[in-house]
Amino acid sequence: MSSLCLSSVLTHANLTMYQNGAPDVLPPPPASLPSINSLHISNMSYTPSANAQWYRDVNPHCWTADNVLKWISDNADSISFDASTLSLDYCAMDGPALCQMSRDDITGVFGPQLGPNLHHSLQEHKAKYELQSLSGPELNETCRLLDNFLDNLKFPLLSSIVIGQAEEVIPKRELDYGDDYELNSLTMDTLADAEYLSDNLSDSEYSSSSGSGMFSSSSLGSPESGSCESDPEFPYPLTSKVHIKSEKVESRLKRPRGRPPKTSREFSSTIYDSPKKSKHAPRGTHLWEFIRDILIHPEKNQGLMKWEDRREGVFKFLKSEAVAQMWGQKKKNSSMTYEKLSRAMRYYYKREILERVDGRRLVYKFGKNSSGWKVEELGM
DNA sequence: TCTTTGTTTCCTGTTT
DNA sequence: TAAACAGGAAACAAAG
Repeated sequence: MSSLCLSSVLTHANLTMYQNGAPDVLPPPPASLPSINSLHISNMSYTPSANAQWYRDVNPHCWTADNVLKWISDNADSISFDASTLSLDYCAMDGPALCQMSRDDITGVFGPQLGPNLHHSLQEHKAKYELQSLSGPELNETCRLLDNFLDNLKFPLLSSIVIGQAEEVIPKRELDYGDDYELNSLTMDTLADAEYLSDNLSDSEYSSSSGSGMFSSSSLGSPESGSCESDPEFPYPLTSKVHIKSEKVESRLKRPRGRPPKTSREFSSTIYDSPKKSKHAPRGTHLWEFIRDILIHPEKNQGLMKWEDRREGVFKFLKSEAVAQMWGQKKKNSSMTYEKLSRAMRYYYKREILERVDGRRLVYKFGKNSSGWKVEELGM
């Protein structure tokens, strides 16, 4: 069977699931499973929404063989692994069987290249469901926010973010975010992964990968950059920079100053894309608060930002584009960049929420009209 | 419904 | 030379 056939089978399964709501267990796979030689699936037939990894919404223990197959193919795709070397026999297992396998088992079956990747991914899915069974809706919302953020990045390693793993669920601080984000239970090693990745990707690799979400396995490196300097920021696929760049090349037409008005199409798509958007955004969703909250959870921000002078409120962006992407994710704006974020930051100077720090790149200081970051305030 | 506020987007120019 | 900074201008959307 061709890869297109397998792809269409999976697409059909996706559509069925989305039309009927997401059942915990999908119908059993068709009697004649495709040859694993065709496992290298093209994602071309998926629309972005249909391409969503729906098995993420199902506990791995409940995965069917079909689910497992799709999961394997997605992971293989994500690292450009040639699945033709695999035997279908190994992929015809269901979730419970898969969950029984150790890391060594998986590596033994799927090889040193794909195996660890699969094991890592499986652990995430398992952890996610274990976590969800232990925590309340707030954390689930955080999981979704981060999941969405990472999904949108389309970096394979980013999907390995570990939420709440090995972390106690810290009681909410006195800070009243009234919001849908909370950094308490997040670890972000993977953001560092992405940064590391970007350092190893040329522009062409980047642009080609942004479409398919594929990377050569050689690009997957250790996240231990160790560097605390921000330096080469990684270009996120969804960031509009690439688009802007090509636009500049294509046409040198001068645009009018200011923000372009939304077209009717943009307007309607905004409405339909975010049906849950509440009319009244909760308080505590300001950019400076978002930044502050990253900073006051140093054990969680994993190198996104750091304090330069904790007492004085001086801080530095280490992974500026990553922070901007997180901010964009929070505001449901996939085209957020550090450039835009920093413009908003500069508006805080006038209001004395931030103070200028001259001569130092990516360094800002909280001003007298900011709050909630001081050691005394936090009772540290 | 109007106004205000807090961004967001895009731009040009400057500094590092 | 590129990245970051600075700030004007205009648009947008939530909140009051």
